[in-house]
Amino acid sequence: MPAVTLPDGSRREFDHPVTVLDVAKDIGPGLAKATLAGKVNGQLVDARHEIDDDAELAIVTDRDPEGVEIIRHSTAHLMAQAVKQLFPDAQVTIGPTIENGFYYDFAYDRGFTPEDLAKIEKRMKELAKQDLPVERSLMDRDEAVKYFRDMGEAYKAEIIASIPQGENISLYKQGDFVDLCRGPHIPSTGKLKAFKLTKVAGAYWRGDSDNEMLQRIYGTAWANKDQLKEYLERLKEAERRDHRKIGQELDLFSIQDEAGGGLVFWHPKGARIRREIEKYWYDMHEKAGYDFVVSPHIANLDLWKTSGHADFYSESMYEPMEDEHQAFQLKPMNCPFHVLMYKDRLHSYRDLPLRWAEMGTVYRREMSGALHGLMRVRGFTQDDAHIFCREDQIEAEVMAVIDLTLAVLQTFGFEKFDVNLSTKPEDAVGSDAIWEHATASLRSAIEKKGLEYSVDEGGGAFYGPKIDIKIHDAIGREWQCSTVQLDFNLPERFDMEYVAEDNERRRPIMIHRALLGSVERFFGVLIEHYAGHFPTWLTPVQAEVLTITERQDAYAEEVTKALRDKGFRVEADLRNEKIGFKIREHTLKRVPYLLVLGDKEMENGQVAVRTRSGEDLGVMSVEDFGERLREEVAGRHH
RNA sequence: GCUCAUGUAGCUCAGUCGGUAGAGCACUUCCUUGGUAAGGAAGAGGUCACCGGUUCGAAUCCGGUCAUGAGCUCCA
Repeated sequence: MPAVTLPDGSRREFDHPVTVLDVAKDIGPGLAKATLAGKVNGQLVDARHEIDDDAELAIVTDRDPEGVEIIRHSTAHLMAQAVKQLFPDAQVTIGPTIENGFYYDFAYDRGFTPEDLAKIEKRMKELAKQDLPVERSLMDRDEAVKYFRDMGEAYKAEIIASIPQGENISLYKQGDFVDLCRGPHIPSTGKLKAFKLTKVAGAYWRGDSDNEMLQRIYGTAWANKDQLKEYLERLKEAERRDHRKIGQELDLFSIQDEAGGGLVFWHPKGARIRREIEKYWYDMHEKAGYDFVVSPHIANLDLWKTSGHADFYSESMYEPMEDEHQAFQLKPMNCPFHVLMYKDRLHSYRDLPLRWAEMGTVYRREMSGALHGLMRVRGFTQDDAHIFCREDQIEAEVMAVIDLTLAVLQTFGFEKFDVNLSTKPEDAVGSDAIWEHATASLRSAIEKKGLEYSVDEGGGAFYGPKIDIKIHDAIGREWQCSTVQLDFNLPERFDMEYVAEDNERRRPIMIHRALLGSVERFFGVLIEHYAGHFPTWLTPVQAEVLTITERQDAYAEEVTKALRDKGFRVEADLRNEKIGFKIREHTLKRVPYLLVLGDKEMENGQVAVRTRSGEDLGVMSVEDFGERLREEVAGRHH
């Protein structure tokens, strides 16, 4: 007879087999009502799962992450049921949960429209209200194949047919709808109270672009309506911060149809921000012991054959151009150039490490459908650097790269990082010994920095292990910008060497690293992170001088010049407009400081300072304001 | 590249049944000189993405191309 141990260590004994729900009822009616599923000896099961032996049991409710997962999965089923009722010809395929929600793919001869979605959602709500019990049953595999095939569900039958013969298949039934599913599911559809269908899209059967296109419906589902509301609010906030929208409003950049997709035009205001980013970047690299190099944009195709890119990277490279019987390749990467410069002369072990950095603009072929604002483009500038070092220097160099990376990212207001170490994949170049040593060096570097990290076993590139650092932006989204990659391949291919202490020739280790990744993409992330409210050190216009009448024009020019002479980015708005209008306009342009000049200020040689958040800082002398700006900018406050 | 949607003034968008195009903001000029988030008037501005087809007639219907968006795929 089962004795059930609960997470708090308490035991309950029963003289007959009990279901998860029975145990919940035994504890209390409130819990019974909240029960979605159970976790028996660590295994997720349905609420009606029967326990007939001693077991550890945790009741799963919508307060558990697993409970929300189950809600999402069950909502996918609810949607499939609604779709089958409304569109009997649609065939069901798969419907997994994803972050924040779920999707379900249907085979249907046309796409679903937003009106269809509204209808489906309405039917889902009706079905949820009916509180249909969700019942699990088992069926032999072959029987299940036949069952679904007879129903006209060819895709489901195909999925089941790929399950080994002889296994039992679990089916879930709610009302008139039966679906193949591993489960577990909620006990009845009434538990689904907070969901919304969000979008439709095409998706390939089994994710293979050679297969037929299915109709995918995305939805989101939550434990309760408040969470749903909060999530939808987050989506709206992301939309408000969209860098494409803010980029246009603030006149920062554009992408021109006539020039082609994925090619970025930096307008004066955007270019000012970029210059500030770059100035800071050069400054930090100089302090960290880097040298700067500059390489060309095209090079003989043979170089890319030597590097191997012409072979394994050709899909991302533009076609070479011919000239005087030579083929030239537009560069998709900077690394081979730095290698050539290294090889230009013989290096001693005393020279190493060499740290060569370059803001290198590269061009890569991207499928038109993959382009996205500044985040995914065809031409971009990598804040690239290559470190050539000895094997015994790897750890110290990587630690220094991590320090530099975190310092730079923190300056831009990123506080939370996810570090990931990727190890040797199946197909790789280089000996096991060097992989082991290098991976251990990376691991040790991360650990000595006291960073938490995850490991992606086999996730490294074929040429070496790597560390990726993800940042969390102001609304909690993750972006991967920084990467540190070891490379055993290029030094080999280019036969790079240095002369060691014992006068032997040795192969240097090459470390690729980028902190921002792509300047374009990083700029896009920054726009969204700050929602366009760039900190004063970065912002294109730090202060706008606003006159109340034209009597102050000369004084305004004087104030503007005085601040510009101190190195600040200041502009004057002398237009024949009312002060309220000017304030509105420059506030919307997110200028940090508005300097209002009327007769009073002019007489006393002062400025009246208002911030973009609407705060009135009162009147002060031009010198005092300049000092305030200087401090804020020098500290790169965010 | 694939599926679906979209493409009209610098921007945001309307445009009925196929009958040759409209609003607000921005821009120019004039009036107004106004003290902390939109003062008023007038004017200018469009090869309706591009190419082709149907039609007496196309922003509108059809086909293609390009671009953008969402997703898929890809992402050293």
